[in-house]
Amino acid sequence: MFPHCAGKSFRKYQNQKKMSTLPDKTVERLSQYRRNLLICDAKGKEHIFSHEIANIHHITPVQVRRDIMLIGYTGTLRKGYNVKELVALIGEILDKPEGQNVAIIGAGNLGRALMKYFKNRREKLSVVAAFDNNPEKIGIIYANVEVFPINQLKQIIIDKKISIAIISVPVDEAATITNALVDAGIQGILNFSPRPVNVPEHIYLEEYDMITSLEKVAYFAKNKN
Amino acid sequence: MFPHCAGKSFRKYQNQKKMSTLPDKTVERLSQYRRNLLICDAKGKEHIFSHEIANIHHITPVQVRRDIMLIGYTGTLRKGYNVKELVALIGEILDKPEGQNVAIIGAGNLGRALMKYFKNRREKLSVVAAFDNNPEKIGIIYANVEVFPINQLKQIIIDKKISIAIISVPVDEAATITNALVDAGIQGILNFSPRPVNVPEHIYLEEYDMITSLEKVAYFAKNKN
DNA sequence: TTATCTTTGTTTTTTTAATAACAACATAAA
DNA sequence: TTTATGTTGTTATTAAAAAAACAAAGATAA
Repeated sequence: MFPHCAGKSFRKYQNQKKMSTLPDKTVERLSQYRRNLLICDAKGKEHIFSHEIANIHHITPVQVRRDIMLIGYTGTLRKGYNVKELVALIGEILDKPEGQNVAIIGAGNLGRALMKYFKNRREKLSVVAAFDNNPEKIGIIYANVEVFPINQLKQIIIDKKISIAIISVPVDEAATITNALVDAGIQGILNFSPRPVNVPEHIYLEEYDMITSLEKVAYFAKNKN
Repeated sequence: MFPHCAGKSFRKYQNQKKMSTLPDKTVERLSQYRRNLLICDAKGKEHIFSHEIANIHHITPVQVRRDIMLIGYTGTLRKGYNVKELVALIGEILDKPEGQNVAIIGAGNLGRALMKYFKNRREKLSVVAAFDNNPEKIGIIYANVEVFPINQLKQIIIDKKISIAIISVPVDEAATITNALVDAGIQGILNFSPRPVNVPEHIYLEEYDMITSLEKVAYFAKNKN
């Protein structure tokens, strides 16, 4: 085509591999790399070495280079990686071009913390609704997010094209809420309630249990030295 | 020059060597088993099979049996595991006999959610103080936990024999707080702020980043087929 | 020029975690 | 009694993740 123009950026995309095979842990790290790369970028840093990224995240430079290799990006010898380019490529991998909408179920302390947390965080990932069964909370707007009653769950999920839900309800309600979310056609669930929930095979489920994390810290802290 | 970004020099990569023979993931699962075993016990169930535990946690019975083997417990053929005995043994493994005290740093929405979450949850793991730098919050008691000013951090950690801290402060304060915690002689830290913090080798650090979890769900939800 | 140093990109090896396989054995049924 | 069934405990195998090893190449200095 334009062989004389086929420089580095051309090669970059030749190396690109199928992204559907990206390992779990690599996806997690890419998300974290991006967040800190954006801070570096905001401070005017143009290039970054693998060992700098590694230091921020307490991992080895090899791990960083391997992750970056997996998404097919190529840095410059002696200069490292171009921060803006790397951020853009991670975005191509992680984000859906048309964006994804998120609902938070349960507007208690955890739910409100999540709303504040995610406010304006990602352009392609927006919290567009919250749900609660406490009548006093209905209609209130936290961090730009309106709280709706749970009986409108399905309708609003469909209307607002919500594909991802975060469960932050008391543990006894988690199972019922999950069924409602499945029924409403949700595609991914992040469950913060401490009891595991059941979803059909086609829905992606991620569970995180704070109590377990604390007990794990307690165990390893007591067994150190 | 770029104070946030990592320096150029290589630093020693801390090789988190485990002092215990129990695998990381097994510790996590034991914590979860116990929680659900306690519910079973409360319902009067005396024995439980590995496949029942497995169903609750969406894992295989083999995994359950293997974990239980690792802590040296033995069930009964045809009857399964004695619930009370298993709970007691997991307690011996995970808990410190004299108990461990916990502080929550940051009494915002997340901090308050954590206080409610952990209230009366474990006999051997008690949240005994919270800290915040907002004068209006000082002295307030959430979920039985008093909020102290951050400048009393070290004194109260020592006085109340606190060995574990949960960081739930805004991201920019996390590094300072971490240094204060290290200085106060903390043994384990659970960091919920989205930026990794640095601690010396002898302190156990666990980090959890909600934004990463959400982006991971978004990635795998969009790539599911 | 040549040698040296630094950093990337990729392959190989090691470690950790999960799954599969199966012997042993208690109980129930034939 | 003998056979079938279901469950545990353990070993063997596979898969996933991390770390190590090292070639290649650009920059710098002698």
